[in-house]
Amino acid sequence: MNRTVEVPSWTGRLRAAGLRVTQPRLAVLDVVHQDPHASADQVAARVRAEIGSVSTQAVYDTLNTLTEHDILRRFEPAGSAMRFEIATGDNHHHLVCRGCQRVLDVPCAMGSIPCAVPEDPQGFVVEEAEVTYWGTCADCAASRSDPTGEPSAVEGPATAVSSPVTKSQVGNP
Amino acid sequence: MNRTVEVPSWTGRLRAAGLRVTQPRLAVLDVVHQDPHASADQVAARVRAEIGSVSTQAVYDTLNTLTEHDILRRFEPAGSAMRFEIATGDNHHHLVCRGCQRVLDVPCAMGSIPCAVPEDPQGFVVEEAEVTYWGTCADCAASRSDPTGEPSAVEGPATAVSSPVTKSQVGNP
DNA sequence: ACTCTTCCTGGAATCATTCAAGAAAATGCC
DNA sequence: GGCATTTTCTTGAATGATTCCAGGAAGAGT
Repeated sequence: MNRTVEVPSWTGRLRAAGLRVTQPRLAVLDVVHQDPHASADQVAARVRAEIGSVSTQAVYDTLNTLTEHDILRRFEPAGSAMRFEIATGDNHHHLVCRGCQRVLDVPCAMGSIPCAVPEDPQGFVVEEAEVTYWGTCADCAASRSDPTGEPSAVEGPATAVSSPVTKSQVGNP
Repeated sequence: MNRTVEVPSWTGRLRAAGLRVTQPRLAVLDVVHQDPHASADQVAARVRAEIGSVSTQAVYDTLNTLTEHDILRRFEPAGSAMRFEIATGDNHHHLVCRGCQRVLDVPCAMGSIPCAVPEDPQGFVVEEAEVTYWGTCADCAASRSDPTGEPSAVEGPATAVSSPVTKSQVGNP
């Protein structure tokens, strides 16, 4: 994937959703597009770097509005803050690293939405199946088994539950 | 309430995990056993009703300790607080109602853990697959389509994303 | 250009969760 | 059964993500 990523028509998508085209919104879309799975804080920081200054509320409001209009997709791995990505319509899922909180996209094997339906939903109407894979990313696995490498925020054997992730530990700088 | 619910050997499980047997811990286990998917707040309230008084921290500490020792299982649907259930070892998943936040258990169709593995994990070691089904429970569906029935905490058409669930709305009174 | 809707700013509130230090209780040994 | 040790509970406060409120500013269409 080279960086010929010509910016999709954010303006068009906003207009199509009946939303006004504002600089903060364009900047938010741009940031989320370049840096998927970003938290609200990270988005705010990068938007500020891009267009000077925005209030935190503007960012939250924008993120919520765009999410409501299906331009963004929001998800929230347990123990971390909300994260956002461009809503592409594909039904992909997320791999979350217990070591560094990194998130990777994985395409849904089934394709249909919801991609997996329980057998006896007891009258429940299932609209969406959200799958989160928990594990260890390649980097963290390497730095754990290789004592020469610095263990990056990883200290224990990382059992299925022994990860006391604090609400505030939201990934990278 | 008759107390025919003969207590499973909490004492045994605690001892087996090398934990001390204390009244708050027994009470927490009892409450979570009787009322699965309870939030920390709810657990605290019910524990207080049972043994008089416990500090909120004791509850949180207990819940965390028991979770770390695989006696409890913790999960956290996006937009709501942590919820707890007894760790039974079966790999079941959760149906979450967008209307009333109710949680239902559904057995895992696959059986194995992790029950679904992505095709190309890119070096990622998957330890666990967590599936959350989002939808509408029977009650909420009924009260929505039937205008005579009281809409129970439901007001909108509840699209896939248009549910601005506040962090504080954690289910039932 | 003008008006009106919509959005952004700034400050403050809220709620869940955690941290810190001392008091109380449970366990194991004698 | 009593006592020392270790673990756990209490009290009080901090943190951090997210949202609410009210007023002012900037877009869009006419």
